[in-house]
Amino acid sequence: MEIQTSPPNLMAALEDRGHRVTFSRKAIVNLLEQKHEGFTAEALSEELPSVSRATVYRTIKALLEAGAVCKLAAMDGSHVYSVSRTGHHHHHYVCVKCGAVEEFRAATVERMLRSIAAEIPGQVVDHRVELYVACDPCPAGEGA
Amino acid sequence: MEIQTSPPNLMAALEDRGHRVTFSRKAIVNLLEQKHEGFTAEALSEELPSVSRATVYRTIKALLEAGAVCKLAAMDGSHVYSVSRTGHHHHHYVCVKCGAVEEFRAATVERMLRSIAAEIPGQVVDHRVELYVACDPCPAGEGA
DNA sequence: TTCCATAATGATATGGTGTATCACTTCCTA
DNA sequence: TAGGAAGTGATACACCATATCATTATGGAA
Repeated sequence: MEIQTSPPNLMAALEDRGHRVTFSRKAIVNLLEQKHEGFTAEALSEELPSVSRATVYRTIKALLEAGAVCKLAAMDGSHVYSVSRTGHHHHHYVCVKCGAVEEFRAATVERMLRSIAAEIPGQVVDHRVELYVACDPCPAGEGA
Repeated sequence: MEIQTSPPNLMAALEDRGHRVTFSRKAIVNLLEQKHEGFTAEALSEELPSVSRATVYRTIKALLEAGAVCKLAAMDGSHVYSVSRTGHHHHHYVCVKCGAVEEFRAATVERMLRSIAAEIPGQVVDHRVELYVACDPCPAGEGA
């Protein structure tokens, strides 16, 4: 398993897709590049009162389409976004206490998928693997 | 990998948790026991015009808490429910064409989880593994 | 079998998350 | 630096799910 944490360049990802550089996008992107936890659109919007809610949602969507952020499912099924730190295929583990999101690539995951794909009828077209952890050390404290 | 398809008894699952047997619940449960595809709460509600939407949602929630149905994520992140056919821990694969949901238990999945758990800091408390497939033969037709 | 406390229901209001609309503003290119 | 396209903000809207609350049905007890 390898963990990469290269600094993301979200604005570049947007520009590559033909999006313009604007004040609102810079504000969003600057905030996100410092974020190591998962975030919700609403929370992000609250952190940026100078940017309208609609623009926050639009920008997250654009970042998703650019592959610069990932949309993952929290343990309760709600959506959490996370800045992608590798350009490669990966999975996530989310701390259920502090919300930290880490990416990982694990050969065993891909091996498992191949092994299952061979056993079920039809073709596997996509998959979702998410782990929920209590990270250690956890900024939210050590209480269970 | 093993696939089990024992006939579920949803009403019993509700009664076991202290819920009463009512006309509405019987209608919902009868419909669900015949369903092999995933379903959304809205769709179920439309299929049962005699039962109020609120009751459909409440009953699905009760079935979830009883472990008789599972809530899974569709490929686009939206929620799909599925009647659980085994009482045991399992994962799902969903046909992206026809919506059929199958459960599977795969030793390789659990092996993978153990292997990853050993490599990441902290404790794995839960996980989610979902496969999206084009099932074969697929009632929705063979076109990709 | 009837009674009755309580669970369940239906109708509707409300909340949360995300998108559509549209007049106005900003960006970038020529 | 001018003009057209892209972006923005405010707000309305859509969708999914839960909360509320007066009314009704259920199932155990008398």
